[in-house]
Amino acid sequence: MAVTIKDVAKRANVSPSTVSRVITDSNKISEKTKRKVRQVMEEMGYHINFNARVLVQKSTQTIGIVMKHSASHSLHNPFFPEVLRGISAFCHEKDYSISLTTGNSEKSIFNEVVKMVQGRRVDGVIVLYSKKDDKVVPYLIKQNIPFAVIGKPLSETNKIMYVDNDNVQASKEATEFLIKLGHQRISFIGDDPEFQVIQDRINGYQEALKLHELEVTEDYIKSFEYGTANGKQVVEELLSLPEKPTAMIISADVNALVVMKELSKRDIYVPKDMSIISFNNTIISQLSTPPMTSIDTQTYQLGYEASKCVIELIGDPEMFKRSVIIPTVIENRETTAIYKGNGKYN
Amino acid sequence: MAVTIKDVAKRANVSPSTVSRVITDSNKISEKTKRKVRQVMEEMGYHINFNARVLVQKSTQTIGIVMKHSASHSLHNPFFPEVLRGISAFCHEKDYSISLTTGNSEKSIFNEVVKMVQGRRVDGVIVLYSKKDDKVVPYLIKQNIPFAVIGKPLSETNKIMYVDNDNVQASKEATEFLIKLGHQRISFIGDDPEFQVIQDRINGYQEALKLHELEVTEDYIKSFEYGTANGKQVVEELLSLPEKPTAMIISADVNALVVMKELSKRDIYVPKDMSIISFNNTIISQLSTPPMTSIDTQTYQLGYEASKCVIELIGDPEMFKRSVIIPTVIENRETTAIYKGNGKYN
DNA sequence: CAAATAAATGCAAACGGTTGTCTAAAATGA
DNA sequence: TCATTTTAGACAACCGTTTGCATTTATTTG
Repeated sequence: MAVTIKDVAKRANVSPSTVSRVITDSNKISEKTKRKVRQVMEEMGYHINFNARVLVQKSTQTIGIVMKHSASHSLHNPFFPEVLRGISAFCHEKDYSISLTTGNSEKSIFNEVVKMVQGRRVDGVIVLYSKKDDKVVPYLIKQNIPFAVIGKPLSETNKIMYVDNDNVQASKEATEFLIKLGHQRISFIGDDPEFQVIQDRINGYQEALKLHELEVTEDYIKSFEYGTANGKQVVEELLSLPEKPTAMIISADVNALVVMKELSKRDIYVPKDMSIISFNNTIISQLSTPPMTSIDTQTYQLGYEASKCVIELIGDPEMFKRSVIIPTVIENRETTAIYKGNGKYN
Repeated sequence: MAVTIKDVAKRANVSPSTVSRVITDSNKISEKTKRKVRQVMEEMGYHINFNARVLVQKSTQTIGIVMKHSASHSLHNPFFPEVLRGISAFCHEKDYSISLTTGNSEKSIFNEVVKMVQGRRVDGVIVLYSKKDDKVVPYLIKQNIPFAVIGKPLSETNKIMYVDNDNVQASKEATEFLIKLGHQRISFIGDDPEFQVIQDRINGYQEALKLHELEVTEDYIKSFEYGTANGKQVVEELLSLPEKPTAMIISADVNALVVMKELSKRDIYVPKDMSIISFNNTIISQLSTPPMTSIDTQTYQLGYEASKCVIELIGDPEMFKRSVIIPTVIENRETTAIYKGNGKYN
């Protein structure tokens, strides 16, 4: 059996409470006693039992991370590692641990969140998405547990801490970027449209079109989820339109890669025939050929700030529920070009 | 305060122990009582306090994941999400939680492992790498905690459960694949050579060369870590060799992408001028242009099997320490071609 | 129908810490 | 020197479960 505080106490001829206070370096204990106890701890190889401490202190120093349903989707998307890196960095600074949900359906994830929260396994939660009809966030509100969401919540935004980009603005800027290059037929390709981030980007896209008095065509707005075969279909649909788009805004750079692949199969060259702006600026956009013009959403920072939010909130549950907007910046690479105006690429 | 077992007991007019037994659905409790107690639990919104249970049962149903030093490296590599997905899948099946290390130096990771293990926060551990002079594995052995490593341990392999590809073999096959295409000057580019996986692959590579009576040239063996600027340098070094390589085996497909980019800058075409085989077959190799011939290491399976190992080991600490080898398969795509023999590509 | 057996529940001691309160000893001051 | 304050540490209750054992209640059996 592992050595406990009592064993140490006995050997050091002090009471367990004294040992406990030595551990927390309480100033009620003399230096002399501390030294003695510490030495005994060392000798016996004592290490605190975390669970026992948690039980009384009611603080686990752990935050739970809730992924989108389908761990597989979430994990495939290079967004995930990057946001995790940010979360992880701040957690490490503050000596917090990270606990991950593992479920692969919306329901099983929800159950895991309940287990995390009610089972008091975590002090706070970060939700990595914002989605219509999501049950996790309402649940967290009801449980009154500190949490932050990455993405813009759909309601009660004043009660919720969130970290997000200004996706409307970012998408608007991307669209205008293309418009300024002379493009008039711009398509928007999202991934799962249930997520708020996609809605925002569609809004920004449409705003820009309207602002520049371009027609908003529903046919130009498409979606496909990573990993599905839909990428091909989407491209086909767009190319069979009478007025084919000459530029695309694609909501994730993995998806952009898929699209570029489909285009190249059809001898449509990027950026000569088609301009593309992707979102996220992950490693993929840097290394693709041609390297993509991409909106850097600063995913790492998103994660970092989110964990900062929750951890601060854990420290002071009554704190003002601020939200933070992480600026985006267009990384101009080689998938965008001036529209030459012949409009015929095949 | 949250509702406890005692509150439920009081309200249901039973003893706490009865409630506890209802929770575990013990057959010592009558159906009638169970129904009554369950209803009260429902009414009061009872949920078990996990930490209290852990304290007495000494089982956390959590496994800890140890990443390479530098979370950033680990997370950037698409290997990580994929292996995590596999781990996560099995953990979910068995109702285990996942706890992640967050440290970014070898030392801080080690400390976190100690905290996890001695603090009894995890029942078992998965180490995502095997590395020379690593202190984590020896520590885990000493602590006698169930663990598995992904990769081949450097010593005491009989005492350690591990899950790995046969990297020697895989690399040998890759090399022979290229040899059969007529290549004679084949370069091997690894990432961090401290990791056993790279050593194994180098060995396999050299074995194949020897088998086919090709010269083993140290100059052809290079390494660079993802994210560093070294990719460029490595390519330059190889190209400035008097006998330039005509094919490359690259130990991670992100790295292959970097190399391909550098080659294309120098107007060296893949596969016409240079054949490339990468390792891992992540999404990157599928979507790159041209799509890469890649060794599928079945990363997901690696993770899945590893968690299976630990979880079984947790169930029976005395079990036979088997190891599992996940087969690899060459995914033949478009970065490899027959060597034309003129040997001049620039 | 009483005795024996089986089934259902309660009691109380853990698990390994923390923490408020109390006491003895040391330090201070008059 | 003695009363008073301060300091260091001990005591014991508690955190929310689980679990071996004792006890009560129900059931079976001779």
